[in-house]
Amino acid sequence: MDKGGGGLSLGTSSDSAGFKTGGVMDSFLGGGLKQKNGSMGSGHHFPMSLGFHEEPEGGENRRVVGEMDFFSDDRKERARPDSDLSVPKLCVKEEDLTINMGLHLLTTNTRSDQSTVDDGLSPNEEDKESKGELAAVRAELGRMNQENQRLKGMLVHATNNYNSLHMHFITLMQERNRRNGSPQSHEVSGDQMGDKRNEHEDAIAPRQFLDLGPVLLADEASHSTTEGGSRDRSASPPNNMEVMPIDDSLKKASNGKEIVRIDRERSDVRDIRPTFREECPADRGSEGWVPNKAPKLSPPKSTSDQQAQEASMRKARVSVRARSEAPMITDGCQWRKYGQKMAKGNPCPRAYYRCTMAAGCPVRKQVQRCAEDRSVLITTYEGNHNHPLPPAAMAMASTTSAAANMLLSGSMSSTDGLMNSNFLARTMLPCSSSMATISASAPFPTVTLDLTHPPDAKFQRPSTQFQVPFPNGAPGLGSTPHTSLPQVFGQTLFNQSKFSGSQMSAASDGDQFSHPKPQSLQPSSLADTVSAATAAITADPNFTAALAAAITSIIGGGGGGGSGSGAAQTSSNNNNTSDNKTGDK
DNA sequence: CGCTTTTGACCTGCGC
DNA sequence: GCGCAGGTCAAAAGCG
Repeated sequence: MDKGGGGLSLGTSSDSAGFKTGGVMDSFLGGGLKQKNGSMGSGHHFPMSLGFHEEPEGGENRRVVGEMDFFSDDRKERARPDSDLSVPKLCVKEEDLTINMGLHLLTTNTRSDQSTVDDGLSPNEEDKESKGELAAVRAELGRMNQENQRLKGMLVHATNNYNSLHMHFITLMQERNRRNGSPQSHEVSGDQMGDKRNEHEDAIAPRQFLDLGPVLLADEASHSTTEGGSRDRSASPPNNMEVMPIDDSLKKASNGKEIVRIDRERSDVRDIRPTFREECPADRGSEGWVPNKAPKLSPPKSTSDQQAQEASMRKARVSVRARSEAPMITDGCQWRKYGQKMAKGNPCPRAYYRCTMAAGCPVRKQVQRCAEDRSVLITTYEGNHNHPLPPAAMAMASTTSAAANMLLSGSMSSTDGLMNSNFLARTMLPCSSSMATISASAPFPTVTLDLTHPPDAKFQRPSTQFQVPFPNGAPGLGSTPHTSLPQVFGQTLFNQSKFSGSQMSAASDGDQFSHPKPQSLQPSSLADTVSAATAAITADPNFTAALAAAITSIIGGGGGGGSGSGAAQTSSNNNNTSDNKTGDK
């Protein structure tokens, strides 16, 4: 297995790891992630995401077949008992979809490396067959390389769009501050601007992403390494980290808050999010999870502004509504239940979970079924992870962090916050204005992603500039004209649920997808997606993480991108758990 | 035995 | 101040 990111293994005899290539969506949010302990999430595995799986060492199955597995499937878990989170693999199950895309050629490629095969063929026939297969594999490789280049180009394009928008936003903010004469709002000093420009310049590089995944504080990073817990590629040595001012209007920088940038030469990952330093004392790793109560968290010397910001950071939430019969959606993280309560107005109990992937991780989530529709699972995330995340968990964490950051920036400047929130809502899920809402009336600023509705028809022809235009007729991409990133993400979330098959159909603009049917898979759409996955994996085994980072860099790093129209989707009835008040047990 | 879940009690914020 | 509701704690129970 090529852990170092060497790309798609074509199954040479020396590579016995069984590198599978498959659905691009498979594992974005937990695909292949085996719950190590406890029952939280185990048994309900919805591998519809962009992460990577690892094939057990010495796996025999070298098939490279398209598979989009939208539903809980314990068989896959059992088949990969040793799944690790750090090694890329996209699983594609043949029997479900019978999507081939020509990649079957790769499934038997080991033959060409075997000197003797007891298949009843004569040596000459065998040789001819092997040569033919080898040629086919080479041709396929060439095509994949082309696709790789094309994807890179698209990524550059998306990044450039983001950069230009971000710069425009900063310029507008500076201009506005100059007019208002506000000394403290979003004022960017020259040095800071220089840093930001460098950031932008760096981000133009094809593989540069503003990763909104796990937060890595400098001291925490050192802890993670000294504790021998280098769980992930993100846990780079401290000397590869660079403390720099935070992006969020750089206000926090003046307050001593810092972020960590991970040297891209090492990990291609950078984090520009605000941290939860106040929430996570330096020594929390030794004492486990630290209660997230405001009174206990108030730093003695912080200013009132800081406290307000920190409170906002704690309270910012992202609520995801998705149809699922499972008790909890699998998002790639490990959770531990610490409470359950009956909420007012909802006969279904609300469960409280906290992240257990690292000691002291402040992230929590609430899971509750919708009172109106029991099939809708409402998952509310709060906080940022302070530890490396597996690629499978990166997407959700990134998105929630990005959304939270939007809200945080909104809490600092109400007008900007509204702009950012609107931007977020429309950027993340432009397919439907009703799918992402910002709750202004809730006790906590909350973004609600409603993934229970089919996308609007207009989204079949997306027009926002934040969509990555997968080219028509691209090799391996079939005819997928526009698999936008926000759409991908929305579907990713949605397809974690058992009823998610319908949503997937929106990836294609075919008329047959106008009326999605639950649990019905559309071959062409899936083929497109799988093809995209194939191309992606060919380009870079870290494609998943990179793509997730790119999405979130667009969403969160943009910081509201100048699209502050008044089309706010504020909602006081977003089914947010914080809206409900009910009797105790 | 260690870990997780369950569940009653407790704490906090908010409205009246 | 009181009651209500949300959120969390922590002991007990369950499980492998």
